[in-house]
Amino acid sequence: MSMQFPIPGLPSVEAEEPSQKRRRPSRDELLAGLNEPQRQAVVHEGAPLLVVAGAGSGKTRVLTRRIAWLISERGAHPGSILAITFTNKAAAEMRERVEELVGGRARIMWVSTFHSACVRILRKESANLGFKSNFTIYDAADSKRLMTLVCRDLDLDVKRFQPRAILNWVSNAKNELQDHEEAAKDARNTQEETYAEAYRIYQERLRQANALDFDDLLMMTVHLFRAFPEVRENWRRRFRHVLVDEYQDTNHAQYALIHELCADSMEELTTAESGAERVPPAELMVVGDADQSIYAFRGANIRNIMDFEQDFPNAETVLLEQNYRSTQTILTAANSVIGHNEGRKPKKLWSDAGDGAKITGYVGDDERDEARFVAEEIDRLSDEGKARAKDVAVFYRTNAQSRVFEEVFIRVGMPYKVVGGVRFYERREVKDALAYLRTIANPADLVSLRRILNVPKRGIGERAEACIDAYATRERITFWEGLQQADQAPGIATRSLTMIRSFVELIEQLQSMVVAGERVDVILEQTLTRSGYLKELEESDDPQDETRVENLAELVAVAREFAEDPQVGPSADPADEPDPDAPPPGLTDFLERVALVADSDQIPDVPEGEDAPGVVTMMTLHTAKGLEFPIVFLTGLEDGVFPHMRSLGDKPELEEERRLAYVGLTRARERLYISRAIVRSAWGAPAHNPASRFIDELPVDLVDWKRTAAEQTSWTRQDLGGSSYGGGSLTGRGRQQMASRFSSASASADASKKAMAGRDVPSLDPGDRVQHDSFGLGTVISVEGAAEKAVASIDFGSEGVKRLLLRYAPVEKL
DNA sequence: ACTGTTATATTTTTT
DNA sequence: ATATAACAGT
Repeated sequence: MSMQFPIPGLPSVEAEEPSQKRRRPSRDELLAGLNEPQRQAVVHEGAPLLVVAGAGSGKTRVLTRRIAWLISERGAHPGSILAITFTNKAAAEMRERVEELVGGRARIMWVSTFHSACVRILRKESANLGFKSNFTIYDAADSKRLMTLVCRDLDLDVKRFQPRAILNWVSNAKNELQDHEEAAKDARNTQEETYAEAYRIYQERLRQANALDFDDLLMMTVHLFRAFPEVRENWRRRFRHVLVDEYQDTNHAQYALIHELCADSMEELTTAESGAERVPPAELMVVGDADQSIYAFRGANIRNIMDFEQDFPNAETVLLEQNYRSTQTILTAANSVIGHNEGRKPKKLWSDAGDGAKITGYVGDDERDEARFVAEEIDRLSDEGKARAKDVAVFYRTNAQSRVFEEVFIRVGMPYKVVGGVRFYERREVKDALAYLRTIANPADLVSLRRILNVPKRGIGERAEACIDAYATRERITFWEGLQQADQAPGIATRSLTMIRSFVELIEQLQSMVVAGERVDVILEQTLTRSGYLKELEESDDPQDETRVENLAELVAVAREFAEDPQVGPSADPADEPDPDAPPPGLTDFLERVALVADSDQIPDVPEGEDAPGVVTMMTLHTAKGLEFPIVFLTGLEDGVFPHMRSLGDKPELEEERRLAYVGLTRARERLYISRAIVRSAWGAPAHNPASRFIDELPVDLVDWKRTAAEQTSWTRQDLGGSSYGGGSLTGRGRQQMASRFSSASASADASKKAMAGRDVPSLDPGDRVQHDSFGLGTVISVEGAAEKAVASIDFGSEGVKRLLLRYAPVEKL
């Protein structure tokens, strides 16, 4: 089959890869080992296709084979393929697998996350939108910092207007593709009007900084396509085949993007006058599983997958129900849990792998005991030759839960690796270093510039900063330009001026290295040395700073790797023809790469077939999506932990938690463990948690309980001596915790409040009138939970109904 | 301008 | 319990 349209701007495949073999796999090879629905999905032509892919049903295989099929059998140009994955790692893997099938020409496909794809498009089209192509990408922390500045500008009461909350609101608006004006129109009360105003200023500041936040990447791209039909037509002409993985986790902006590229919309009929030839829609295939939608909290809309057939008329659906991953026992358990969600399309995952082992359950005294059980069990499995450390994953609901496991694993010498959590790129020293690089690449980037202005301390204090700020605002120039002309600014001390001059000179020198085409790693090293940043850390006697130096060395290593081979790695784009305006694969590309890494991108590749036992992998359930392990420990199965407390009162949220449980359960191939703790300390205070409702949703006969609640230590006074507590080697801290646990578990609610929280948690009943520091007068509607976990729904009249955690909320009973 | 103290929020989940 | 922010003191 030949291409219907010429594709402008695509490099010639042959010219690009003279040395690469142009592999041409046989049809049989491409279809080998596929079941019937899988085969259908691979060879499908024409209408939009939805592949409903249950957990472990081989969807990655379908995606890669289909891409190979498109190239090899249907003559599609690799450059005309756009495949969207959820993480960069998944993208790299997919590219690699397709390459194995059809050879190096596959490298010029676009396989990336939504965000990376948008960045690439925006870098090319930035002129249309009025910013420079070297724009900086702000992560959550940067955005928060900027929003904090905005709040200060607006003189907002930070108690009532928390930057986080505003940012959430703005993020939602952006996901719905609303700019600040539309968002302002939709504002329903004065608070939201203020939010919209903050949105306006925030956006203005972003523009001044030549920066975009995560949500902008998506929204701007859609706006670009809508505002410039001819630009959109160009991209439509380029991408003839679009494939989207994890479609159930797309938000409205992502949906709209796909729609712009792939839908044969009515609007299109009327754009004929633009002169552009109408481009027929690209062939679209989306893959997903509504039961694995777990990102509603960041705007994902499960409706996108449920309504696919309505959104894309003529769409066809293929169901993949055979599971190739897990034992039937595991699947039955997962099916049983997810079956408790309402309004889902029934799906019956099955496996012919046999029943396998029963699920093992364990109820620990506390989270430490639970962790000890996990460690011992892994030890036992490896002694018996049933598994190695690298076959095992430990999942939990929140990052904070990793701590106990780390402590226990360190003590018993179990090697492990935590994925996510305090991410490498979020560590202070790494962020500082990156802020330097970002300032060098884009000195308009205010957040980065201010971050490093006086780090390390160089005598440019608050006062000097304020003077420059005032001067820059007055002269309508950027803060950086203000620094460059510091001698013009009134009110600056001579001493500060000298310091500013040398800072400006430092940055300018480093910039000249970029212009000279110096390598990223060299620039980074020079930055750290010349700024004195490294020296300060090395001379410090804080033991933490030693690790910081190591982390920076690690960052330099990452940069070196990138400089030597920018092709490998998530956001490399070999399809891009060299752009004469932009510096060679350099600073901007490097910064983009590190800005868009996902947690799961950090998972180390396990060399297959190696004898080494490797390490146990620990991560949150969210990070676990898309992965699989022979042995899985699903921990912290307690109401309030998992399902998370904040979801308990809300059905849709609870159903999302249940989907999360489904995701967790279906990661296991052979053996599944579930565990919980009777008592768990959070926020320094112990809490007595009931079993997770998800445990009750498992078929009883599938779980073999190694230890149950009935076998727990009974909490009587003499037990506090510690004799029942394992080795009896309690630390002073442990003793204290036990003492307070006692009071939490058996003392009256009133006494326990005072004893552990040291703060009055008002005991409220429905109907009570209360006073809140910022919401004013309210009436209690309902109260859930007790003591320090009590959550009350309170009607504040014009302020709306709020759900407040009484332990923190500044409410007073009247 | 810097340092050390104390008060306060922080914990869902993430591109 | 820990991390950051605000504050006061040198």
